[in-house]
Amino acid sequence: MVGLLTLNPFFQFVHLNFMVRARFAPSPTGYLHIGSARTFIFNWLYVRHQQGTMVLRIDDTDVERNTQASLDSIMDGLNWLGLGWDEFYRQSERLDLHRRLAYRLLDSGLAYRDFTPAVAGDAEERLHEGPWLCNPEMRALSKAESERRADEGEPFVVRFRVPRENPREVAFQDAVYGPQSKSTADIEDFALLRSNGMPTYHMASCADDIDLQITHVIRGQDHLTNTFKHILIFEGAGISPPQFTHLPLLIAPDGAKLSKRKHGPVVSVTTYRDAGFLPIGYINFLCLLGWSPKDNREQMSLRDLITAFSFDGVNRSNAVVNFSEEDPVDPKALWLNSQHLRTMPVAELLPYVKQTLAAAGIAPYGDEAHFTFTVDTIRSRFSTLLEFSNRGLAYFSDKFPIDPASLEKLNAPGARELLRELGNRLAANPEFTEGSVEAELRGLAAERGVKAGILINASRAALTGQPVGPSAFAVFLCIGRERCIERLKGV
RNA sequence: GGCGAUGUGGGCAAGUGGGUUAAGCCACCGCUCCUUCAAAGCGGUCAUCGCGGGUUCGAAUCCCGCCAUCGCCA
Repeated sequence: MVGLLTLNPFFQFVHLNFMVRARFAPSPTGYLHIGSARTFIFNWLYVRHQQGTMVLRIDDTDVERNTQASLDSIMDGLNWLGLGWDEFYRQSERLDLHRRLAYRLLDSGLAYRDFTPAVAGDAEERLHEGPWLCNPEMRALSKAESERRADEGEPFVVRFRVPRENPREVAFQDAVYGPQSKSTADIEDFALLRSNGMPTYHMASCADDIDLQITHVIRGQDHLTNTFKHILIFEGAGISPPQFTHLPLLIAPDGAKLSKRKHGPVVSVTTYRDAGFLPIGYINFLCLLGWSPKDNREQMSLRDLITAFSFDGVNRSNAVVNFSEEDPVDPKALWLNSQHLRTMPVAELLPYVKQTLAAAGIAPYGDEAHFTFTVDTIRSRFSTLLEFSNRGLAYFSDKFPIDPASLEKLNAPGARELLRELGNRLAANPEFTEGSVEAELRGLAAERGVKAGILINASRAALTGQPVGPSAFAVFLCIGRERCIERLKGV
């Protein structure tokens, strides 16, 4: 039966033969950057889609710039996203591995020692004169001479010997950007080992990718041109390179690359977390920056994303993250978050709300069922978690502020007296349902010849301190009988 | 400077082996509903598809040139 071929188990079998191993490799030099978060998410989505293995590798070989605080912050951000990973490594614990490969390349003649002393500002000047490719003198050093000077303790950098006499094209097929190629004549003899013996980014990254048997390298487009060098290393090591996929960059409204220095904390995932975002809201938003399911879907669950994700849907142009001085949050991100907040299974939302309330020092009253009912009722007009502890305060606590705009409703002629009377009547009626409350309220309004709306809106104001909110009768139930009576009588 | 890439409304983004009124979402405006505010539904504003040529009956899609922007040169 042909139909069998479309059954999932068949594909699972196929995938076992091409076990995907992808890695996310942040450097701990700051907090988790929004672009890094997206790169991680795309890696993760691809891996989960292919039922492969997600490797988290901390690229911490740059001891000068790495800090523990930064690592903590990155792990914090990653943990908040809640996606997880399968394997964990730290490059700083694998330096021998990197050096071993560098020396193997040196021994085989694919790399050489460069004893040229580093001069500050040299590189800057070079750029104006054209590309620096190599120092022919150092390239030509005999093996014996090179060994001798090294033995004498003269500092050196190990450089890759890029084919120069007979240039050739280095080519690869990028899953997003298509066929890429570059002549070795345009690639400089890049460093593998610094003069202090530390591996460079290129060396450490490739050595680890080889050792960890990474099959897919998915990273920002800012690494696209580095890839040619990496392929040279892979080839030099006798390993066939992984599949490379580059992602368009996230940029600021001014068109510049999002940078911590220039754009401040908006580039940190903690900005969204602290703004009351749900991880899925943020993830969903990030996915739609540079990727599209092509079928008009916007709000998607994690499962939807895993199923739909593919590199075919990734576009090639950089995407602007829309933010301003006044508002660090992209409006579409806010909308997406509100969609998730309002439609996800309420049981999944509860832990987030509890955490938000706890962080604000609020211990909600009532039992679990009541709490669930309240959250479910008020979330329909909230966009972020933060709103549960500010606009929604009166639903969980007896201490809440009175919004000036709600005063207007309370100050309607005769409103306060009516509210107190309503309180009396609720106290006299043991029944407390939406129906009974509505009957009492409308009955009172009719009796006094006032429009029910006056009393309805004033009630909401008295009960919640807010001029706006859910249907007033639902509000009564959220607040609870005793508290309603108390608050109405206290106006 | 060299090399690598990108350019569809304010933002995201479909559509690129030619033919559509150039989707959809966010934002913005209006209407409906109504118990306030949302939501939802409906409608609207916003695009000579970076610019200029060319091929063609016909180009966002193909060709050439230019411009702009971004990235890398550990």
